[in-house]
Amino acid sequence: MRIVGHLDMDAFFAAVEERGNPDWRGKPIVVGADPLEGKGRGVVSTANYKAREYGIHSALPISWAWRYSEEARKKGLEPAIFLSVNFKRYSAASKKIMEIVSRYSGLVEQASIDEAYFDLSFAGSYEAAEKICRAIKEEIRATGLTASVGIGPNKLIAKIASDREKPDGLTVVREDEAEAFLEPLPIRKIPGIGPKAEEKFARLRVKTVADLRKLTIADLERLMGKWGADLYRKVRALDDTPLGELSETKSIGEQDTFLHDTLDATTILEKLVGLCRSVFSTVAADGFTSFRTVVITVRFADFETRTRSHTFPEPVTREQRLEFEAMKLLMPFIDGRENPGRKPIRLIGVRVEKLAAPGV
DNA sequence: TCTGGGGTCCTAGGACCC
DNA sequence: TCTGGGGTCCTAGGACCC
Repeated sequence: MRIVGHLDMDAFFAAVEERGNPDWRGKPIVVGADPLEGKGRGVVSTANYKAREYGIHSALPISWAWRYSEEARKKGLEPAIFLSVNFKRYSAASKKIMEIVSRYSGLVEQASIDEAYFDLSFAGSYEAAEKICRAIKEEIRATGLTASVGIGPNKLIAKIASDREKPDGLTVVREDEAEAFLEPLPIRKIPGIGPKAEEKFARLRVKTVADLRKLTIADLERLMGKWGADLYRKVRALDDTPLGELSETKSIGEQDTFLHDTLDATTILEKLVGLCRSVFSTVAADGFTSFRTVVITVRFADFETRTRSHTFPEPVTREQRLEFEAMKLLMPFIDGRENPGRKPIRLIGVRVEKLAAPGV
């Protein structure tokens, strides 16, 4: 019998910060872009549960979060503490969590900085698997953080189950309960169904997993392409995706939003060079020696986003070539050839692909 | 009120080759 | 006048995830 666990840290970035500073205990904490007194341009990365009471949540524009916090303050409530993202700190915390999980299961697949799937088949029963997960949760709690865990017959069910009773939840869904567990859920709960697919299905009056189950494989393939057959199985709680190691890096890139939208060539090219240098050093730091494809991204003030790419016939090993090519690809968006309306630019990005490492 | 930054995967058309 | 079929690579855009 196959049993899979999925662990998902609760409000991870905010929780790590809260743990590190006793003065912040129980206060609303927002990790994300600099709010700049309400003028900041980024979004919220993570809000702790106290901040969520103010309506602040992940992906919310940071300027809105600032406003919500101000409104709360005017009502006599505690204003939110705004913190910038400290990836190193979270990576270190993440590593410790993964070490804990690895002591209980021989097969752990880290799915992101704060999530992991782990095999529990060896436990032999859901009761035994549940005991193991309680022990994992206790050990994590001892580090000052909490996690929510889902247990199911496969990765799909385990993942949806872990989301069920957040925070600090533990949800067990046995194989014979899995279909009934899924049926009432909104289709958006299925990983891979995002806002666009949700809207497309809503137009067909398909809102819940039970609704989705009425569609044939042919329907789903027509609507979703290659992914349709997969989805047909998912809504029936079927998923035989194996647990595995993370796949190797395929691309490395950086992008940055300007404080103010601009068409000033100097400003843009300076930023571009900085991005190229940073990307190039990450390529080396990650153990790659060359790349063949350069992709630049331009986002205009109206949010229209364009990309241009070039693939070299030979591997590129010098930073100068990256800078030169990136400039060549970007120039038409500045000088008007690819931007006839002369729209100001909001963001630029640089990415490299077709990476090669020695011996690969 | 206004939308980050790091990625992966898929699609579709055109070029090119056999 | 009619003009295959399959595979692979490149390019651009888009959906999605955390």
